[in-house]
Amino acid sequence: MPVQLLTIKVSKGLYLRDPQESELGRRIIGEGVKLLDKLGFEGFTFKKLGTRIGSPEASIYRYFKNKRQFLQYITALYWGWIKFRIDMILRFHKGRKERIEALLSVLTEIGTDDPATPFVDEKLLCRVVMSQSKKVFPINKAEQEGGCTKEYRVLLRSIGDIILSINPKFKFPLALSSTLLSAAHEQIQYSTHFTSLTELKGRNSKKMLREFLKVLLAPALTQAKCHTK
Amino acid sequence: MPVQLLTIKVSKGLYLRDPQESELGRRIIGEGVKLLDKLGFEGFTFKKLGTRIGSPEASIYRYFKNKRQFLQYITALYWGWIKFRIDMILRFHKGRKERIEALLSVLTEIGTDDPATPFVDEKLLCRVVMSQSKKVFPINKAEQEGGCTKEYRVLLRSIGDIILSINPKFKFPLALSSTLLSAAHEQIQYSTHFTSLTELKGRNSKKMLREFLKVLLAPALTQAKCHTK
DNA sequence: TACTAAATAATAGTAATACTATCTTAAGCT
DNA sequence: AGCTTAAGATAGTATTACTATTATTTAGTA
Repeated sequence: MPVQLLTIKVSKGLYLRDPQESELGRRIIGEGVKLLDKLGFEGFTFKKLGTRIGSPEASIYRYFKNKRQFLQYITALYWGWIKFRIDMILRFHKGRKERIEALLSVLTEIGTDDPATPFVDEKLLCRVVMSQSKKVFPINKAEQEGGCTKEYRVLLRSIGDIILSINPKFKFPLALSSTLLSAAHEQIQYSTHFTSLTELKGRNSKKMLREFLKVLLAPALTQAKCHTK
Repeated sequence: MPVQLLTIKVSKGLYLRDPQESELGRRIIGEGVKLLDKLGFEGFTFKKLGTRIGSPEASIYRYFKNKRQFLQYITALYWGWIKFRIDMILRFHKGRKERIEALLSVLTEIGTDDPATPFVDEKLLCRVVMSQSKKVFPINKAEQEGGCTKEYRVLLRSIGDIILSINPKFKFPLALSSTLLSAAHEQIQYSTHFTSLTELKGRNSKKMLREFLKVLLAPALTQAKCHTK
């Protein structure tokens, strides 16, 4: 029996053959992410990826029906990965304040590579998802419930539950979760590539991001003790 | 002299010939937005657009060098359009509280068509930008400063200035502006297409969105009088 | 050892895409 | 009438996004 690698479960509709189960599949993911990061979704082709990994494009088509599905897959993988990190960290942080700090840590540390998943570079994966993931949100209704929203929804619920565990009366846990998540990704992207779009840049950018996210979280945590008026 | 239509200025690098200056150009924008909404960026081609407006694709290539640039153009147009609305409404609202309410109104009403711009349907435009705009954020450094970030940056500054006019000590006006803007778009999209991802849905979704955005804004406005601890 | 099944490699082929080029016609101005 | 510019008409090309077929390798098993 071979060493069991850490795998992240992804909905069945997002692949034809599970790429995490074979060497070729893992190479497709690993190198595919690199190539997507380099070329962007438009420039990326299975042909180029095939050349890169020394396999014909037809082999890749056996794993994913097209490159759209491929991007959906790695996006789902990414959300699953973040949820995994949140679940892990929550296992060791039971106190209310502790949980908030832990959540903030995960959010500020997205986009840092983790050696636990050897076949994919999370830093690149995060970059790709940040810049490309919107391309993947289903357009037509057929794709809508079937596809890649599932792992995103599950992630939002995890974060929402943390928020509720601090303040059970807060009315918008899901909305706040997606806002936090988007804001974290957006600000990280801006801080590295579009510095004129944010104050969170330079040496202290991570610290400031954490502070900023805490500000966003604040009203949800203060149990309506504090009013603007 | 013909009637002057309302036009929104867009950076020169985002087109070859200014499409707002000719009938054909305006048709390209108007119908192009409809087609993009219908087909998504991948399915959209100048050929199909040409067929739709009864012109050869070569004519469209005289306005935009490729469809990527076209999407950049309409995204910039959209940001410019929102900034215009914000500037308009601020002209008539000078008080601090009033300004906040006005800003919230604009943010909750994005995605509503405005008859002031006859050649483009803002509702569709908003939808297209929501779902496609990330495809357009420049990947390489060459595009970065030249392109479509400009109108976005200008918009962020406008919103940031409002925030600062309420609370000059707030440290992250730009970051909060982009977060508000993204959150508004994201939640509107979820409330119509992915209702399992948000609480802001159903009959009262606009009202709730406004409330939610106000919650996000709150800490910025309370002049640090109110602490979590 | 041979037999079978599955995954992959190797190769070919096709309709559509994303352009570029050129040439003609029409519209507007002086 | 002559000039300029925008637009129409048409053609062509390399690449893309696939599909199909056949051959080869690999692994399990009778």
